[in-house]
Amino acid sequence: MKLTSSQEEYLKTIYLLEMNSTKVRVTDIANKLKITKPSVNKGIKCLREIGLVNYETYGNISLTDEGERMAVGIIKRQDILEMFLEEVLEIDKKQAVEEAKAMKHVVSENTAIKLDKYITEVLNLGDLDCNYDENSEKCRNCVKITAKNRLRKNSSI
Amino acid sequence: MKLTSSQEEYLKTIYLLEMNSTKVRVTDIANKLKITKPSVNKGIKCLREIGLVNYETYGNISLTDEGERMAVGIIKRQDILEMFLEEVLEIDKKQAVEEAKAMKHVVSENTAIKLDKYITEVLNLGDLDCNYDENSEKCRNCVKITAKNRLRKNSSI
DNA sequence: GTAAAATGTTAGTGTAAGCTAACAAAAGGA
DNA sequence: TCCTTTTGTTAGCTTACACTAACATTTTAC
Repeated sequence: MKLTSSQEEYLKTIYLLEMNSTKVRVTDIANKLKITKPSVNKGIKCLREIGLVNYETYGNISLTDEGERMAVGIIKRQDILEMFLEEVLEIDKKQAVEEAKAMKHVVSENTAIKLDKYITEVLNLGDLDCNYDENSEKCRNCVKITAKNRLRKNSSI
Repeated sequence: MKLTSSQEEYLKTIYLLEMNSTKVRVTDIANKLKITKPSVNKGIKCLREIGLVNYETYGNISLTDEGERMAVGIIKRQDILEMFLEEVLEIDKKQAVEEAKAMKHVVSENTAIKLDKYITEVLNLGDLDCNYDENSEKCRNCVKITAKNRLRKNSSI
């Protein structure tokens, strides 16, 4: 089942709100997403129709098991992307969050998993033991550090 | 000026068609994008209004200087993303193309530039000279190769 | 327990971008 | 030339998703 960006945002938001409080209401979602209550109302009705959200008129909103499963996937995708943008490409926090938020809607589960593994590889290298020489241009030890240095050098672009 | 995904696709398509033939017509764009001619008609009218496309009723379609500048940026972003997905994450060609196509609409110029530099770093490491040991798990020489190996090992996931 | 405040819903509007049906113009061949 | 085919346009429909205005329900405070 392929969801729209907006539907994914709803699921994500409901999941995060559910973690912090017992009840999730239309107003909470509207505030979080900075959209109006009627928009949320329509949105969750639609999600209910496809079996991702439990809710009845004037009642509480919650995710179904399937909805929760999808929400977790969406949030994980966003986290991975944010991590990559921030930690590997060294994009500033604010922009990284913004872009990761948009990117998660177009990146597949498969790609997210591969990216996750890749990040783990690159970021964990700092702990490994080898004859690393930070000053040599010809040394390919620890690509993370050399790549980062070059990015910094060219950061004016 | 912030364009929609669809507008970016039009610009990209017109640019690529312009390279291959003297005239770009509504039908060519419709075929390429697999949408109908009336949709294209409406789309290019809109792009004309914002000064990115030259065209008059029953005439040829071409990009303005500004439109071309943007098209080049869009295509470059897609290429960079495709390269990253294919060469660094080793996602298969078909899926890489598909995802890069969607991702380019949400990735900023800045991020694309940083990604480009990063790819260059990682992919060029093979040429450098160092005491690389492919078999040692503890060696952090050439992250590209060790990362790739691990991705392969876990490719069933 | 009831009135005010907060919250939720319905109805209808707008925009982007696709679609079909129907018509108009241009191009090409006999 | 003129008739057919190709190409382009217009009008109007649909869907997704936001919006406002107006109304309904629930909660809260006294």
